[in-house]
Amino acid sequence: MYALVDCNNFYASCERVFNPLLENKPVVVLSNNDGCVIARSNEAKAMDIPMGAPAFQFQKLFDKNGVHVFSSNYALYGDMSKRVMNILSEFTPDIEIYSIDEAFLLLAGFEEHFDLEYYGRQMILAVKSRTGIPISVGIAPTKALAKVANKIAKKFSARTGGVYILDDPEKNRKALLWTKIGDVWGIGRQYEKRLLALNIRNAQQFVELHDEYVRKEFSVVGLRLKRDLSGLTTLSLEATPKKKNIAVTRAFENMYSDYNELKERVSTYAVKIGEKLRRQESNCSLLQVFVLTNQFRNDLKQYRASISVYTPTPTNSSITLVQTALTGLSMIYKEGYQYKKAGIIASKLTPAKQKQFKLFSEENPKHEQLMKVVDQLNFRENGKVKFGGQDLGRTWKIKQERLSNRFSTRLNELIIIKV
DNA sequence: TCTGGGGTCCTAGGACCC
DNA sequence: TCTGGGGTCCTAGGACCC
Repeated sequence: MYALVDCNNFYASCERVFNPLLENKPVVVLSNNDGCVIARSNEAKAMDIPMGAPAFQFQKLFDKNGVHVFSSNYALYGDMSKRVMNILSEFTPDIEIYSIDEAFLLLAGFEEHFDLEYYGRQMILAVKSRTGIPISVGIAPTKALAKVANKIAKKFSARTGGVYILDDPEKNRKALLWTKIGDVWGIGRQYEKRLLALNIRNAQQFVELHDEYVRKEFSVVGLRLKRDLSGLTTLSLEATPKKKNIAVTRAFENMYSDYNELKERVSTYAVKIGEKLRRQESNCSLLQVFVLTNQFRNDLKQYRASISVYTPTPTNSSITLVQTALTGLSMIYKEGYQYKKAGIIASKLTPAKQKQFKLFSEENPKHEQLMKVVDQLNFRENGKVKFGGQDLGRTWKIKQERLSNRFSTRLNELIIIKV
């Protein structure tokens, strides 16, 4: 059996842990630059605030209904996630961390020795009492069915208490009949549209389609999903491997046409790429650099361009990465446009330890030492060390007007309780 | 005025090899 | 007039996820 454990309204719940006055109140968390709604508490969902809602369009509704609004605080969410996953790891040796707020737990043979429903409740209790985060648990013979079970556990939490098990064919059939086709894991907008056109409205109807047909129309991905959903174990637990691509892409707070402004930002993104690469002990060989104008401004000239540039040698040195990224930028930058966004994607990642020697070019070995020191200093001093290409004086900042403290990772930002 | 960010996998088609 | 067969590797684009 598999369990899918999912944190309820994760980002909103993280904010609540450190501000209990928010219990039973509507809470939303915004994306970078305080742009869109990316997390909502149940109360906020009940107010029909959709996922992805632009904050400026909903400002009035927030004010009128006393919605508590937060900028996203990834330092906090990332750390809380780690804590939750550590606790879940105590319940099985086989765990796949599927996303920041979700994990699959393989409970192979556990049903012979445990009452799985009781086991699920123990998970809820442990996570809640040790982190304050509420979770839901779906248990079933396959991953796709565990997803369905989880949805039921959450949707009917008053009745299920947050745990739901699918373990017999008739029960599974009912659950699949209840699951709308667009809500199935792996069925997105496009597939939903195509299936609805065929009058396939729920997961049970999807499962009854012929294998060959599903394979032809939705590729092997769709077929695997269909089999898993019908109860045949097809998708198995995957180790959480290192990332194969690493990206830093951000919209600017304003539009810029000046090359130097772009240069400064692209440098900063390249430095961030370097930090991420070093954290997972990888080098990269290829950088993709892109720039974009504001797609929402129909009145302005539009331009988008992207280019791939190889690094001289596999590297995670911020110095080399900045140089490479700027080479790319210089090739795609065009004067006369109002740029709103830029980004860098690093790919062709290799383990930092297996460095391939080059015949003619070799990176200065001092880079490695230097980066180590820079990383240590930045961790201790909170990002004080910058590179020449980055803006040293006038620090530009993404809009984060409603940022909470990094309660769980910074001593000077601890929660303070007044007696 | 304002509209996110970061990932994975699969497929088709082109370039290349012998 | 006629012009093979069988591969691999890479990339872009499109689907999906949270």
